[in-house]
Amino acid sequence: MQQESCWTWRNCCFKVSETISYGVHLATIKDVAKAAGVSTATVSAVVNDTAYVSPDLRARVLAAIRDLRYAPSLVARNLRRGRSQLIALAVADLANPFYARMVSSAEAAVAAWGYSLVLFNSDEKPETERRILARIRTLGCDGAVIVPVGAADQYRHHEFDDVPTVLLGRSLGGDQADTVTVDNFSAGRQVTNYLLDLGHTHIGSITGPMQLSTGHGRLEGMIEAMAARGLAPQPSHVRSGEFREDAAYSVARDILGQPNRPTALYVANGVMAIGAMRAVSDIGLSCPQDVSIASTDTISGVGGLKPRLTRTEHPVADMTNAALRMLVERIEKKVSVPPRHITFQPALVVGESCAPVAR
Amino acid sequence: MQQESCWTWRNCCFKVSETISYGVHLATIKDVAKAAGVSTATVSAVVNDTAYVSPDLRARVLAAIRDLRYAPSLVARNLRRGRSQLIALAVADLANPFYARMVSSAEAAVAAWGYSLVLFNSDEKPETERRILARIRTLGCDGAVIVPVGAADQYRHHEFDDVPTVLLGRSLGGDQADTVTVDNFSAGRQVTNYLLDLGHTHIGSITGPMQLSTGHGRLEGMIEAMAARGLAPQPSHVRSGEFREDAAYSVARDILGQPNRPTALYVANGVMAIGAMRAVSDIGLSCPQDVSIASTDTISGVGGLKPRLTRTEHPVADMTNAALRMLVERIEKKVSVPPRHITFQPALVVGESCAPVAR
DNA sequence: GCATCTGGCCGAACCGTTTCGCTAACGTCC
DNA sequence: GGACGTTAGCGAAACGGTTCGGCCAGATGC
Repeated sequence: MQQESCWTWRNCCFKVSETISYGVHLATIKDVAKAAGVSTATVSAVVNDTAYVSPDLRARVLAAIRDLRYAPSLVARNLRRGRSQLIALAVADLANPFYARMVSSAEAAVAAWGYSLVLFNSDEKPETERRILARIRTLGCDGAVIVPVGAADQYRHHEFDDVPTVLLGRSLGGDQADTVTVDNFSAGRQVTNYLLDLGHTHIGSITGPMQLSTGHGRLEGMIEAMAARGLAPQPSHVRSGEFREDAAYSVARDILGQPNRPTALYVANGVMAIGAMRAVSDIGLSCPQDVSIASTDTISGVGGLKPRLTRTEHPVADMTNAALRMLVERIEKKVSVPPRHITFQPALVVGESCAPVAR
Repeated sequence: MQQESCWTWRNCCFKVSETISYGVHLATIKDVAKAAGVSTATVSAVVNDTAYVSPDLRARVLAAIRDLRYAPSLVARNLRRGRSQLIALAVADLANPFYARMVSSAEAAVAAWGYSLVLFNSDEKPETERRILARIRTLGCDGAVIVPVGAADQYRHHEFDDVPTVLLGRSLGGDQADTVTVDNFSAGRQVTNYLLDLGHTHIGSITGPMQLSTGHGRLEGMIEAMAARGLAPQPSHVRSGEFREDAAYSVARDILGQPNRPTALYVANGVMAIGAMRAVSDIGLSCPQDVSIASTDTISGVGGLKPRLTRTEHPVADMTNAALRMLVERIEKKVSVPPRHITFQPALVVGESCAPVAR
C-alpha cells in the first residue's frame, strides 16, 4: 500500500480523549409525544403543520422537540409517504471535467428543488449501469437523471418505467423517456465547416463509440459538412478513441503517423482532445502549425490547454437544469404526457488550435 | 431566460407516443409471498439467505420474484434495520477541480463498500453547511464525510455525535471527530523553501481564510521557512484570496501593483493560482520572468496552466480512501475508540512557474 | 406405541412515521 | 335543557420489510 508510507498517525495527547458513541437513541416521535403529554398524531400535526393545534399544546410540543433535539426520520416518513426525496444522477465518467460540471449543476438544482442528490458513476460500463439502475430502484429514488452508456438496443423497452427518468446528454433514439441532448450533428458540422473554411481538405477524426448518439452524430455532421463541398474523409483517418484520453492518444499517433496524414483533426470530445494534443507534441509536430485540432464539448475551465482549443461548447448547466425541471415535473405534477425531447444547440468557440492549411 | 433561445422542442412524430406511467404498483414482498404460496418470512429468508429453505419453496419464491420483477424496498428494510446504506459527502466547493476529484474518489470508494453516495455542496457557506448537517441526520445517512467550512468555534461540542463523521481536508483542532488532513504547515514550508533556494527574499502570499486550518497552516509554514533564514514577508504582501479565483485575481493585482512588489508569490490553492496567473498577465508582467508563482493543492489534471505551476500536490484519492475506510469502520465495527487523526504529507512538484530571482 | 427431539415454515410484532376515522367536549340555537 | 354542529385531539391501521418465538410434522429412541 503506497499510502501507508505517506501518512503518519498523530495521536492527540493533550488529554485523554473521550471515546465517541454515536446516535445514542435519537429521539423518535413517540419520545416527543410522551414528553409533551400528547399523542404522536398531534406531534406529527405540529411538525408538518397539517392540522390546527391549540397554542398551548403546540408550545409544549415545540419545547419537547427542542429539548430532545428531535428530527423526524426521513426513512420512516418516506416509507409511509412512498417517497424518498432522493434524485439519482448517473454520469458516464466522473473523472471527465465535463461530467464534473454536470454534477455541480445538478447538485445545485436538486437542492433548489428540495431533494438530495445520490451520485453514481457508470464509468462507461453498461454492466455497471445495470447495477446502478437496480440500486436506484431499490433505494426508492423519486427520480433519476441518466447519461446512458449503452447502445439503444441494450435497453429493455420498459427499462425506465419504474422510476421517473430523464436521459441527459445522450439519446437512445426511442421514446422510452424524456431526453435532453445537444445537437451532435450540428456540432460536428460547425467544427468541420470551420476547418474547411481554413482550407483544410484532408481532415481526420477521432470519434466516440459509434453506438452512442454522441459518437455517430458528431461524425455524421462532419461527413455531411465535407460532402456538401464534395469531399469525404479518408477511412483510415477516422478512428474511435472511445472518449478516453489514452485511447485517443494512441489513435492520434496512429493517424498522424501515416504517410498522407491529415492536416486537421476533429476530436469528438474534450478529454480525447487532451490526448490528441499530447500525441501531436510527442510525435514532434506542433499545433496549429503542422496540424490543426478542433474539438467538441471541451470544458472551458481551468486555464485550459495551450494553445486554447477551437471547439463547440455545450451549455452543460442549462441542459442539466432543463433535465431536472422536466424530472421534477414528472415527479410532482405526475404529468403523464408522452416523453419530451429537448435539444440544445452547441456554439462554436474559436481558440488558437487551428490555422489555415499550409501551402 | 437565455436558455429558451437555444433549444428547440422536437416532438417525435413517427407514431403517436404512449404516455408514460411510472411505477404501476411495484411488487412488494407480500405479492411475492402470495404468488409463491408462502409467508413473507420465507420470502425474506430466501432473499437474504438468512435461513434454510427447502429447494422446492426456494424455487417457487425465486420464480415469483422473477415474474413480478420484485426488488426489496431499501426504505422499508432500512427502517427496520435502522440503516440507510447512504454515506453523505459535503464538499466546500463543487466547482473546484480539487473537490471534483475528491467526489470522484469518494463515489468509487463508497460503491466499493456497498453504500451509495449522497452529495452536498456547502459552497464555503457555514449556513448552508448547517442545513446540510441537519439533512444528513434526517436522511438517516449511516455516515458522513465533511469538508468543514466554518471556524472551529462555530461548531457545537457534540455537533457530530449523531452520525458517524470524518472530517476531510480541514481540521477543527478539537477532538470531535475522526480527521484526515494534509500537513499544511509542511506544504507552506516546502514551497517557500523552494522559492528561497531560488534566491527570492521578497515573497508575498495569497492565503485562504484564516479561520480554516488550510488557511493559517499554510501561511504559518511559509513564515516559519522565511524566519529560519532570518526573513519575514512584508505585511502588505500577504492577503487573503478566500480560496476564490476572482478574489485572488484582484488581490494579486493589488499586491503586484505596489511599488516594492514581491518577486515571488505563494498562492495557497489551485483556483487562486489561476486567478493570480491571470492577474500577472493582465498587469503586463510575465511568469516566471517578472514574478515567480508557486502554489499548493493544485490539481495536476487537464493539461494544466502554461507555464505549469510549481506546487505541492495532495494525495486526494488516498486521503478520501482513508477517510472512507475510517468511516466504514465506525459504522460497521462500531468501534468506540477515541477520534483518530491522519495527516498526509504533500509532495513538491516542480513546474516552470518559478525562476531564480533576477539581478 | 408413546415421548422426545429436530427442523422447516409461519404468524405476528416491530421499526418511526402519516393519516383516517372517531370521540368527547364545547358552544349554539331553538 | 336537549338536539345538533364543530373541532381539538386521540387511537390505530397502514407503509414494506425483518426477526423471533412457536407450531406442526416427521424422525428417532426406548
